[in-house]
Amino acid sequence: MLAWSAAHGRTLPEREAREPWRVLVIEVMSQQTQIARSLQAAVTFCARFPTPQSLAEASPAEAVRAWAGLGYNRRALALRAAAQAIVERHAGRVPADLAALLTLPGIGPYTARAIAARVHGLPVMPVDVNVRRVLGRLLGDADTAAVQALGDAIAGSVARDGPGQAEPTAHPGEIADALMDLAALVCRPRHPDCPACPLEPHCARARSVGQLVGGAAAVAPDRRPRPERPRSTPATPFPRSRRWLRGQLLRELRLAPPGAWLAIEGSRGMHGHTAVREALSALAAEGFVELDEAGRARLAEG
DNA sequence: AACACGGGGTG
DNA sequence: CACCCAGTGTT
Repeated sequence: MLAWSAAHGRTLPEREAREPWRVLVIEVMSQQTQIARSLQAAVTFCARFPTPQSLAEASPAEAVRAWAGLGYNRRALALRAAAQAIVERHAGRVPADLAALLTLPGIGPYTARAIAARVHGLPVMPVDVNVRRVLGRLLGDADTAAVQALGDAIAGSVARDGPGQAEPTAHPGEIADALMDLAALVCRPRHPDCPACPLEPHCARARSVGQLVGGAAAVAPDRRPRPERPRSTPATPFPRSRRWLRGQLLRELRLAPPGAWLAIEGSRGMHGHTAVREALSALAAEGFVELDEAGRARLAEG
């Protein structure tokens, strides 16, 4: 894998980040956003909030404004809460062990391991859908726990012993990057290029397909991703979804001068006055906005 | 296990 | 306009 990675792997700018807080911010952003955009956003965000403490001291409004254009705005609040936890429980420094990382708001199994491996060199594997696909195929049929266990075992093994006899050990982050590159370039969702894969001799899927067609030269594409979508109840058109309404309201509130109360009246898209009030109440309950006695709204300053 | 959560990009 | 993307938290 490492030899393949050296020859065919990608060089992505986000992999050069080493500073723990920056890595954390990039990883949280890239949970939901194309890497090019999240990288650009991380530059702006980290200039505004260069340390956990600086974000911990900021208002929800400031965090949400800095999150503009990224979507999944709850992550801005979670990241702020994580920064506060880092300040309170870890003296303002990103914790170095997996269990501590997993307690942070918005940090789940993937992100905790991404930080632990990339920043601290811990022998764990961040398993996203791409790594999940590679290791899942390798094992044949495996549940999430088995895939995670294999991933962590691989990271541990290579970090401890090196990829082979008399070879230097590798950083766990390199193994993760190598698997992600393999997932993107070779072990693709629909048309995996098994003959080009360094893991092919060990792979359960390649073996079963090879048996099926009688050779490794002809590898059939996966028929997998069933697009099966209920035709009878089509997904709600975007402009009328609740997601859209929430995004629209947050967009308006972000645009208002900081601290100013905004009277939000009338309807938005397909949503009547009542739906708008309900959405504002929900946003208030979740900590995005505050409402005054007159029902006016602003991003939460507290 | 199912659902909610948001943007931008593509065809 | 329909559809795609994909980790975390809640129910």
